Amino acid sequence: MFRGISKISIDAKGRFAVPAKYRSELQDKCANQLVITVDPDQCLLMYPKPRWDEIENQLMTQGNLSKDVRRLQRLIVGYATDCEISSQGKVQLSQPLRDYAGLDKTGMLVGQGQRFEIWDADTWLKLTDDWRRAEQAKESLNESLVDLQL
Amino acid sequence: MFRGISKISIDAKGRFAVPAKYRSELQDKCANQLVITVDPDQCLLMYPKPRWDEIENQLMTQGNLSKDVRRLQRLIVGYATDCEISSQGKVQLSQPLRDYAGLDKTGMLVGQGQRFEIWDADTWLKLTDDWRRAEQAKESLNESLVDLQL
DNA sequence: ACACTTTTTGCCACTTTGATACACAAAAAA
DNA sequence: TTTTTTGTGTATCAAAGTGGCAAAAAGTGT
Repeated sequence: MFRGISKISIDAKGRFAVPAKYRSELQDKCANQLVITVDPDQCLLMYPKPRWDEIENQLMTQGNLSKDVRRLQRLIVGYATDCEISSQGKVQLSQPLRDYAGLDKTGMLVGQGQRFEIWDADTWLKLTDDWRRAEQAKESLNESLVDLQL
Repeated sequence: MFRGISKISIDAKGRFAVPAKYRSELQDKCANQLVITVDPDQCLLMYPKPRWDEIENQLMTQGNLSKDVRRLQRLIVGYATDCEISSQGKVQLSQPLRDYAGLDKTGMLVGQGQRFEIWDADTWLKLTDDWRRAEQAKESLNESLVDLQL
């Protein structure tokens, strides 16, 4: 399970270093084989290859009659790019992926269980600030969450 | 169960010493393995690892179609960082965590049952002062609390 | 009040990690 | 082919994290 947030800096050619603490787990899980794609929320998703295969399978066996499904398939599968963690621990993000997520010099790599999310740093800070405000302002939580005991 | 409040000082590298009185309990509960994450209220939450695992499990099995759920997952799991109490009894707080809670030189470590909260000292003092004022001003408590016998 | 123990804190040196710059290779465009 | 763009590997330097020690402070008991 991946968790935790790290600031990453993206070099002129679009590479970033995978934080050291995740490298051994990634080595084990997928022999450094990743798939990176886009999320409807302006960020990128980074999966270990085996986990991606499950996702892709789920998506492509949905039938494609619904507009929503076709749209998701086009986005998610369309942008999905195979990547490998280099011997120096770096990952290359293609130009289209960087463009989609508005990634420039600095990003945030956010562990989310079975996958990572990659956000532009500014976008992330603005969003989390909004979320925090929203959570604080709320008198009552969404019903599905009221039983949660943090 | 953790209780009590302690002033902690955070060194230049972001470390603080766990107060001695908690060390044996933490040793027993989690072999010094902690997970620290953020709370929507500008503070950090520090869990013994086994307790964290329960929380994470609850959160990540919620499905991620609802915006509220995704938001919480991103915040709570996204910031969650594994930490270990060093042989000298110190804990390292990563830069993103310190940034989120506005932690600088001194903080407050507040026992809250199954977890600790970590506040920036100034923020804490200001907040508790506000709360005190608010409680005093109030004629009656929220209905859900009337049965409580302090 | 004194001596002694425990805890806290600040400091230093060392190691690991990450950023930058540069040279080179491959592929695409001209 | 030549030129340009895009990606890759490597070396060097800076920053961040780690561990350990020791002085200072706080706490304890006599």
